[in-house]
Amino acid sequence: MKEIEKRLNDNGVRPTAMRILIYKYMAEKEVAVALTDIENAFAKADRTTLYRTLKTFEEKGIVHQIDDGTHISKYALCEPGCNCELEQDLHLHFHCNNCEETVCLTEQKIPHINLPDGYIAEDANLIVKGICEKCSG
Amino acid sequence: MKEIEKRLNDNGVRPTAMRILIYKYMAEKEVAVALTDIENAFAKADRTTLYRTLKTFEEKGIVHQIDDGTHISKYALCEPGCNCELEQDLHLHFHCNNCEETVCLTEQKIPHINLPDGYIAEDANLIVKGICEKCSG
DNA sequence: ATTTTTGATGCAACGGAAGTGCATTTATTA
DNA sequence: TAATAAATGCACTTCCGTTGCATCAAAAAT
Repeated sequence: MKEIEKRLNDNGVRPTAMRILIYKYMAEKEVAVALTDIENAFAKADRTTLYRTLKTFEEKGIVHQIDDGTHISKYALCEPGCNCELEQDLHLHFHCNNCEETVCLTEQKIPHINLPDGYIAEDANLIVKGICEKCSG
Repeated sequence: MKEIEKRLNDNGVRPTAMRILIYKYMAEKEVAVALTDIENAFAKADRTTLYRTLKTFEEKGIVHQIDDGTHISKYALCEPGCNCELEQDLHLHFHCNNCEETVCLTEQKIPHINLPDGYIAEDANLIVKGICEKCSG
């Protein structure tokens, strides 16, 4: 509990009750979550608050946004020391076509790609779709 | 003109006037287009028709859908002989952070990725963001 | 300790994009 | 030409993301 408060403080985010709850929720889920998921989990809270919490977390490097091809933004906690902006830190995301869940595969980095002349890469996003470990087993 | 009709026929799509126009439009654009783009280009036509045309084209393998991280579906014509479903045919897409345009880099294939045990890949989507050839030159 | 200021939360509403049901028109083929 | 199937158009719905403004709680300054 205190670690969460510390993590938020360290990243310049005031550790309010709601924020701690959301952080905790995401830490327990282990899969990327959409705003809707959080909404369902905290039905009493206002959508805007949850929305802005995610945005704040994202800005402050606590979570990173994931675009898994569903056209719904997902978010996952950054690993300690994760620098989502840096190219060498870009890991891939896996979206299960069966359970529809998306996970970070933090060990699998996006390989370097040679682009044609004139193209300058700043960011990359690789999402692999298929059957996840839980569903294939 | 006749080639377009043939292409549509070969893929089991009746070559109506509207469909030929849309195909032509996409062929000329050279960048991936959103439904909105087509809407603006053919203001007289109904959105639903355009929407369903894209869906039909996609089903019949005439275009492939691209998810460039903007949360807006883009579409691009398949190269002749493109098999979007097949893993070895997956090329990457480049999204320019400056002009906001998305292009197919059909020569750059998505490299094979080793996934952790239990994960089965069926599809992949790599989108690289940065500055495109036109904007960097 | 009280005021001032800043930041967090809640409410209401908007906008864009995707999608659907049904009626109507156009094209195919019987 | 009549019957059938496919394409188009209209109206509407839903879902998600987003913003403006009021209110409430917390931190800083006096």
